[in-house]
Amino acid sequence: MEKRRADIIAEQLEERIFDGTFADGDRLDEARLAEQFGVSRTPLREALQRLARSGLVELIQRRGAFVRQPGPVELLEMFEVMAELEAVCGRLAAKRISDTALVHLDEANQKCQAAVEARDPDAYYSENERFHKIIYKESGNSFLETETVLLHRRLQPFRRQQLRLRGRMVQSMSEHTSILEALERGDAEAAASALRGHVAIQGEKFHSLMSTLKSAAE
Amino acid sequence: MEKRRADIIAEQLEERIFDGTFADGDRLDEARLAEQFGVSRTPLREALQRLARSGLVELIQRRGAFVRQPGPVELLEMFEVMAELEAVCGRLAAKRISDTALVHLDEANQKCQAAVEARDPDAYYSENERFHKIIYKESGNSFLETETVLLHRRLQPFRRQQLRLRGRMVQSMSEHTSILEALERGDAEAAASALRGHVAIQGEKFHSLMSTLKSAAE
DNA sequence: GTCAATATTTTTGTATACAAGAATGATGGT
DNA sequence: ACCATCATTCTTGTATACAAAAATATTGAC
Repeated sequence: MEKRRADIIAEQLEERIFDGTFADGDRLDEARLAEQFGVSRTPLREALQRLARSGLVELIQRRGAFVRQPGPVELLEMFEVMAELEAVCGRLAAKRISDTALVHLDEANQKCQAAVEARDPDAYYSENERFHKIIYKESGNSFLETETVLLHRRLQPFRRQQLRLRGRMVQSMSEHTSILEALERGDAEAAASALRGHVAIQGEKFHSLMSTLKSAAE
Repeated sequence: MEKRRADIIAEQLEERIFDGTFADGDRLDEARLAEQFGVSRTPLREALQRLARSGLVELIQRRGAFVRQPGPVELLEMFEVMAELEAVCGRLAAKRISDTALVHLDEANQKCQAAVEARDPDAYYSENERFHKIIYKESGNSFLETETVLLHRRLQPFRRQQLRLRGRMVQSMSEHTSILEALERGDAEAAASALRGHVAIQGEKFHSLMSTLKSAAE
C-alpha cells in the first residue's frame, strides 16, 4: 500500500508548521518547497489543498498558500466547541454505552491514576486520550465520533503542554472519575456537564498560559 | 474576482451528485469528465479532492473517485449531530445574543408566519434559514458558526423536501416561537432543548420519509 | 472448457511545459 | 523628488506528456 507523495508531504508540512519552522503568515512557495522535497509542484499543490482543509493553511486565489495559525481568540472558540462536542458525546454515551466499554473506560482511568502517581505526563496523555476516545465511540454516532476526533487532533499541539502545569494532572483525574461515575449511573446530563467542564477548563488554562507568555515577553 | 475552474467544476459535480445524475458508488472517470467540462485533468482532479473533503466523494488510491452518498444510518447520525450543534448555538446565544439580533430574529419569524399563511414552502425555507443562521452567529463563536453552517449545507438537500409534509410548516413555526421566547428570556437550557427538538424532528421525519419510500418501492 | 500466467490496455499519479495574473522594478513626466 | 504608467519578472493555474500501477484481454496448458 504505497502512500501518495502528496500525503507524505502534507504530513511533513504539518509537522513543520506545528514545530514552528513555518510561522503564522508565512507564504509557502510551491517551487521552493517542491525542490526541497524533491518532487514536482503537482503533488505539492495537492498537499497544500489538504492542509487548507484542516485549516492550517489559507489558499488565496492567484496569490498562494499562507500559514494560518489560529490566534488566541479562535483557539478559545475551538476549545469551547470541543467542550460542547465532548459533552454531546457524553450525553449520548450515557444512554448507549456498553458494559464492556465501561470496563475499558475504568481500565484507562486506572492507568491514568498510575501515571499521575508516577508523575509521567506522557503516559497520562496517551491514556487520557484512550479514555476520551472510548467515550466518543460509545456515543453510538460514528459521524459525531469522527468529527470529534478531528477537532481533538487539531487542538492536540495546544493541549499537550498543559499537563505540565502544577496540579493539572491530579485535577484532571478527579474530573475523569466523576465522568466515569455519571456514565455508570447512565446520568446523561451529569456526564455532559462533567465532560464540558473537563474540556472547558483546558481552554481556560490555555488562555492563562497565553497571557503569562504574553506578559513575560514584554 | 475570477473564480478558479476547479471551484466551478466542484460545484457542478456537487449538483450532479445531488440531482442524481451520478448515483452512489459510481466511479467518476477523470478523462471523461475533463473532456465533458472542456478542461484538462488537472483542475478536475482538484475538484474531486474538494468533493472528497466535503464527504461526497471517496478517493481510493490508484483506483479513482467514487460517489459516496450517505446511507440512511449516516444521515440519521448527521441529523443528530446537527440537532446537537444547533442546541449548543442556542445555549450560547441565550447568554450572548444582542438586542438588535433579537429584533432580526423576530422579523425573520414573522416572515416565516407569513409564508405559512401563504402556503409558500420556498419562502418559508429561505426565511427559516435566515432565522437559524442568526442564532449560529449570535452564539458568539465564529468557529462554531462556520462548522454549523457547513453541516447545515451538507444536509440541505435532504431537509428541503420535508416542508412539503402535511402540517410540518405549522409545527415548525410553533417551535420557532418557543425558541425565540427562550432566547428572549435568556434561558440557555430551554433554548438548547427547543432547538435540539426542532432539528431532531427533521431527522425523524426524514427517517419515516425514507421508510415509506422503501416500502413503496417493494 | 477452465484456470493460470502473461501481454495489452486503461487509468491514476507525477513531471514538465505553457498561459495568465500579480508583484516588482524601470522609465518618463511633472 | 514624487507619482503614474508601462515593461519585466515571478508565481500561480492549466494543459500536456510520461511513468507506474491496476484492470482487462489474450494465450496456452491441462
